[in-house]
Parts: sequence; C-alpha cells; structure tokens
Amino acid sequence: MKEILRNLLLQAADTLLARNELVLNSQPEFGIERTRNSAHGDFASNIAMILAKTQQRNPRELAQALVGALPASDAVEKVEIAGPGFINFFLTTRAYHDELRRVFHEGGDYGRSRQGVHKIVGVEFVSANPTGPLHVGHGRAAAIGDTICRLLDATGWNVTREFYYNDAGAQIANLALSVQARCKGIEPDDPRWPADGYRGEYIREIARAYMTRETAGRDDSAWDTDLMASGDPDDLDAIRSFAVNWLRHEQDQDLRAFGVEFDVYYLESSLYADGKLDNVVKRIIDEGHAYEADGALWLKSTDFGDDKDRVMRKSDGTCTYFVPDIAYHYSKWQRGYKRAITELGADHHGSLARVRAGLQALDLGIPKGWPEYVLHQMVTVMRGGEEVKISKRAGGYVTLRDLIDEVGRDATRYFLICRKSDSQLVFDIDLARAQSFDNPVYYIQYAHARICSVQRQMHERSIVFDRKPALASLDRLQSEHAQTVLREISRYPEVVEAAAACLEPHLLAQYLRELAQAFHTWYNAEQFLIEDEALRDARLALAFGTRQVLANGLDLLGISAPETM
RNA sequence: GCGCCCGUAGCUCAAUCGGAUAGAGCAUCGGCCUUCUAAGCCGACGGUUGCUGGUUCGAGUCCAGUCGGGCGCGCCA
Repeated sequence: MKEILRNLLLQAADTLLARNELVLNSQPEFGIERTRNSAHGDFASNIAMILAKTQQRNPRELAQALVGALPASDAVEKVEIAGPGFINFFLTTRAYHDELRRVFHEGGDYGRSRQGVHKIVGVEFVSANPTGPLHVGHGRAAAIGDTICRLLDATGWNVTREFYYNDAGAQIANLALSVQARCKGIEPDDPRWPADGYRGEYIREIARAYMTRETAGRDDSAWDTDLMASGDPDDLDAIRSFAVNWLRHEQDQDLRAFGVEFDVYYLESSLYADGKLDNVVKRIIDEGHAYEADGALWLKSTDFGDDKDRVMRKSDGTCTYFVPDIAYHYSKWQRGYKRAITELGADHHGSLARVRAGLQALDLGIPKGWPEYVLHQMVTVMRGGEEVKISKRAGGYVTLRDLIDEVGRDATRYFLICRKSDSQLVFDIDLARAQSFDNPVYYIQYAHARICSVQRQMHERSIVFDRKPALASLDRLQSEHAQTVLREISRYPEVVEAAAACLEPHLLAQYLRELAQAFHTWYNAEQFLIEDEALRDARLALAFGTRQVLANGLDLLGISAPETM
C-alpha cells in the first residue's frame, strides 16, 4: 500500500519538475506513515515539509502543488493538506479489499518481500562458551538472533546462522580442572578445589559420565567422531575434550528444544589449528598497527577509535581473547559475507571496538561499520515476586531448559522477543506461565485457534466457503470493527519490512498482539456463521485472512499457531 | 574518572529511523455468556515522557549539561 502512495507522490514530483515548479538534484527523501489519528486519513506524507527546506517555499503551498499534480488512483479516496503541510491520504475500501485478496493469493508468502534478494548475510548469535548450560540470557540471544534470521529470510536475504564456540583458552582449562576435581571426588569447598572452578551440579554429572565411560553426544557437523571417555582422571586432555563435547551436546539439545538450529558451528580451536590466528597477527604487524612493549605485543587500536591500545599477545606468548575474535570475523569476511551481524550480550560491548579496530588494522578494505552488532541487555528473572539470581559459579541458576520445561517454548520465545533488545528485561515466570489473558502469547494463539474453531463449526453445519464469491462480496463488510481488522491486516507487510530493516523483532511481536486484539473485538461483536450468504462469505474471508496473517507472523517468531487450545 | 545502554501511567513496556491530541497490557473500579472457545469483549481511572537549556515548521525521539539505574573499562573470557 505504501508503495502505491510513494509512486503517486514521485510521479507528482516529476510532473512539477517537468513544469519547472520544482528544482531537485537528487531523489527526495521523504516519509509515508500510518496516521495515529483516523481524522488524518490512512497515511500521511511529510514530503512537502521536507522539500520546503531546499525549495525555500511555503510547505503548505508546495503540498497544494503536489496534490494538484497527483495522478488518479482507485486506491485513493481523497487527499487533504493539514497542519504544517502534511499530505493526508484517505484510501478507498477497495484498496483494503485488494490487500485482503492478496493475503489469499499469496498465502504463506504474504508479507514476504525481496529487497535482499540474492544477497547473503551471516548472522552469529548465542556463541556461548561450552562451560555450562545455557541460561536465560542465552535464551534471549537465541530468540532475538533466530527471529532476526527469520525476518531477514522473509525479506529476501540468504541467511546463514552461525554459532562460534570458544573451545580454547583459560575458561576451558578451568572447566577441565573442575571436572577433574569432581572425578577425584573433590568437592567445591575442599581446599584442593581449583580456584575459580565451576561449582555447578552439572560438573558432577559430567565427571560421573566420564568416569563411567559414557559417550558424549554429538549431533552437529563440526566434530569428527563421537568421543569416548577414557575414564582416566589424570588424563586432563581427555577430560577437557569430553567435557566440552558433553556441554556442546547439552547446549545443542536445549537450542533445538527452543526451535533454534544453526547452519555453521565455528570452533575457536580451528583458528589455531589452521594458522588463521597467526596470519592475522602477522598481517597486523606487517601493516604497522602493532608494537612491542613490556614484553607483550600491542594493537594500536587507538588508531581506529578505541580509547586505549590493547595487548594482543601476552608476555607468556598466548593471545588475548579478542585476537581469535578478529581472526574469526575475518574468516567471515573471507567467506564472502559482505553483510555480517553479530548478536551479543551488552556486557561484551567493550570487545566491539576492539574487534572492529583489529579488522581495520588488517587493511583489507573491510568497511568501518562491519560487522553490524545487535546487543541485548540483561534479563532479570522473577518468580513469586522475587528475583531469581543467575550465577554460573554459584550453581543453581535458571537455565534455558528450565524455562522451556516450566513455561513452554512458545511463551518463553515470546517474552524474550517482545521487548526492544537494548532495554533490560524482567522475565516474570508466573506471568509467562499464566494460561490466561495476562499472557499475550496465548492471547495471540487464541485468536488463531478461535478462527480454526469457526472453520470446524462451519464444516459441522455443512456450510460451504468458496473463496471466489467470498472475495467478491467484501463490500458487505461495513462495520467499524471489521474495517479495523482489514486495516490491521494491511499493516503486516510494513511491519515485517520495518522489523527486518531495523533488526528489531519486538515490532512484530507487538503488532501480532494488536492484530489479535482487533480480531477479538470484532469476533465479540459479530457472528460469522449466519444465514445471509454473501455477508457470511465476506466475514469468513476476513476471518480466514486474519488466520493466515497470524500464522505467518507467529511463524516468523518461531511460535506455533495451534488449531485448538 | 572515561565509554556504551536505559530513565515514559502504581507495575511491565510501546511509540512506524524528527511528525499532528504520547499508546497497550497488568493492577484497581464498573458492565457483557439461552450466540461460532468468557484463555474473550466494552467502559472508567491513571502522564509536566527524570531535570535544565538548545537545534526547527514540529522533540519522548537529535545536541549540550545534570541527576538516577545497568553494563563495560585486565598481559581474564
């Protein structure tokens, strides 16, 4: 719909241009938006006020000229000029009927578009260290990252989901020591317990499995073989491999239960094995962006906007954590991702400048703003009005698995996605569990189930719904409630586009609630299965169209659309 | 001390990349089931968008400052 109006305005501008009533040296950048107030029509454009600046003209007068030059369209009922120079468009009911017909015509593809067609984008998210189970924060990362992927896919991008495993380094060594201690029967409060060891119960479980020579699971392609525990408590290498494999398997199971699957698992250890890490360090030295001091090698990250230089290689010869990050992101660039998105917890935002600086230091023409980052703020979990602490070291914290088991996958995903990612989130377990209207996810699903129920009733009463005559009788939809539903449906493609463009999935979550609300209101006001055939057809068409849009939207959120509840 | 994010109704949060009269849900109060799912609907109540300036046709949104909260600032990851 928006595109129709945009084209009309551009044609009008062209007409004025041809008449020398307008001077432009570039395509005008202007907005067309849904109005908040129906007295202002359906859409409003600020084009006249934008152009007024460069044209040195009165915006209302300019708006008048533009409106005068607008080509005729059967989508537009009337056009008004209002306020400081808004051009308000009132659309015909026909325009809305056409949109509903499009829903039926395009079905599951309604709302999909092709802006990103043929372009590839790599999206990295979760990337949890394999040192423990996934917690709520990872859940938020998973929900946001996966939904962004679905949105990008819906707007024509070719998306690869990628998970980066820090399976090398100090935390992993710490993990191995912790499991080893458990293997030897050492408890966390024992003086022999490793400093900063992981104290959680899952460590005991891994140790038990290792000692009883279980097989650590494996169901992704990044590992070559299943790993058999040797059962030897002195073989730290074996313990490390086993523990990492075990935890990766657990994490993978949890993510699958959450409806999230990855295309690529990228292992930090592979950067050491194949020399990528050394190459990156060498390249940065060769480009003159590094120097030796105090026995360490420093990156001159201040050359690229960081507030201080950073140690790349410590005096003990090992690299600091962000060097593999640089090498890893460089590998994305090498693999052809002109667009890459990295989803991270906001507590890591400090590394962002470092990684970008390192990529600039390679001097390989990687754009300054590459990769794009999406950061999410912390999640606080509430239960019974009290905060549930999540600390990995302390043990007993709320895992993603706990939430999925207790709250359910759909509600968990919805709650983690429904707020803007850069605002802190309070996850109220009691509210998320509530099987009531308090719970927005059920509210949306209920709308879908209700429509399915109507369809079942229809069959029971042997009423036949034929799409063609139904879509021809939409003029019978006169009520304000039905009009509201029509309007909400027509917004869907715009919402998908905006959510994908801004990488803000919460816009879609919010919208689906509004669509469901419009439907529930209408449902309560009017009967669908009535005697008047044409009116019945029209109402059923609108109801089934609503169901389609709800299903499409829920699918993009990775939430099921149940037929009964 | 420096950097990033956030301050919006009693609570949890929106607000279409500067748009017109700031919106939902929860909570509170009052209505609606011989009707396709009441897991629903309608109405009422609720605001100086932390504060002070600035930019312009127009600011919750942008800028400066200030107060409050979170996170980060290591030869940890």
